[in-house]
Amino acid sequence: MRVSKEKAAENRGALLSAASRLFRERGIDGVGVAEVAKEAGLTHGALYAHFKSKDELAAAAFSHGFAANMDATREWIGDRHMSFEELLDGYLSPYMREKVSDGCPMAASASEISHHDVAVSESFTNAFMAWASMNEASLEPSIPEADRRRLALAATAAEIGALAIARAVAKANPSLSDEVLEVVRAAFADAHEAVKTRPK
Amino acid sequence: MRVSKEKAAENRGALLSAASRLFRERGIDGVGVAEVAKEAGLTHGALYAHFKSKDELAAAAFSHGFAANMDATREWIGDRHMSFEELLDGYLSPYMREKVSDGCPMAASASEISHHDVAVSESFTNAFMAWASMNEASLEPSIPEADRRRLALAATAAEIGALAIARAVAKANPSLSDEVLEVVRAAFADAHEAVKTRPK
DNA sequence: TGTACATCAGTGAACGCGCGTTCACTGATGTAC
DNA sequence: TGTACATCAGTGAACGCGCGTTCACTGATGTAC
Repeated sequence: MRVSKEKAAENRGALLSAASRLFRERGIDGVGVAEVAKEAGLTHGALYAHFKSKDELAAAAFSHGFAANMDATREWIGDRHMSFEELLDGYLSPYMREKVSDGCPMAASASEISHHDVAVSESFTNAFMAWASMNEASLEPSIPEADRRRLALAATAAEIGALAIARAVAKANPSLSDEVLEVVRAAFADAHEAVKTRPK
Repeated sequence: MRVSKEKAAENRGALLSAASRLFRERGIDGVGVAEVAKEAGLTHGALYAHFKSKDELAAAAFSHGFAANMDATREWIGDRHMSFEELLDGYLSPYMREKVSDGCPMAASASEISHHDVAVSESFTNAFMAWASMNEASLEPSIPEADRRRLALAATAAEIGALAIARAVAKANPSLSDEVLEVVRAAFADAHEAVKTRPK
């Protein structure tokens, strides 16, 4: 039966939260629409009143999960100034590696994205650019704009990729997993230092 | 009916080749065992004479695909000395991004690995360490051993992750995809330079 | 070297189940008068 | 403000199909004598 607009919006939110969490934990192809709907307290038919297809749900859930991460990060930062190195430390940490169900959706899904609709790739790309902008803003302002952009893009791609890889090796070799996080962090801290002191 | 040992080994190879290719193209969860067997010219039942489960097949197919990539890389290198920068250029290229079905299995599957058996994580980890060793061997020999190891691990994680991300954004923003490859390449070329010239 | 037979890779039906998507239907909501 | 009715979120059965895995059976292979 029909429900109020408020209730419908709430149900849509519940679908996005459930999908976002489950897709990060087990992958988009690893979770069925029925399980997502059940987790949100609905039947699978209701899902199709909100989303045209599973891929459209996946795209929306990706953006939903990323927005929540972005908000949490901004809240964590608060009014402080956060250096590039502090952001790197926060992201490339065992804590973030363990934080899958509500962690970074980019690290959780990077290599699955290309198997899905372009809408999913668009959600990923928007998230990537937003994260890169945040990294860029944390770099020393004395660095030329073009260098800041390049370093921020490289650091963003490397940190997301390294987190995915740290998870991939974690079961088989936990200490290698720790080491991957640490050396990528160090490499970009060094790169920041090098570009800061580079002769103009 | 029973087949000769040679034929059985050949069939096993065909299963591994088919699985390796299909899993890279569409993900492990995106391909069924029946399709793998059919592609290898067998029925799905035969697959279970060679592998205990789909995850055991996935682990073996990963190693198989990586070994083929490693052989191709060694052949490409030949007798030349290949510098760290040349290896980076070769890996972080649009060509490698497009080369999915017989490309690097680590970049193709990084974020799915943790959803599967520890055997799959072991295959990934072995491949990662082998690739890191190759990168390490390409670094300037004057660099202290500990620094070489750290830089090689960071570069390996970053390049695999960056290739996965370049694929994830390619449909939505091809020029960003190119830029990601280029800036990660440049960041590690710079890092190599910095560590070479670093005061002892 | 020839014969008897155990082995086992491969077949194909069957298992129970889940997949994404559609659709006729329900009934409370929201709107038009 | 009250009434009539169109809207549409949600239900649950059904669609056709694929999933991973098991198993009784086949028959050529490989081995023991």
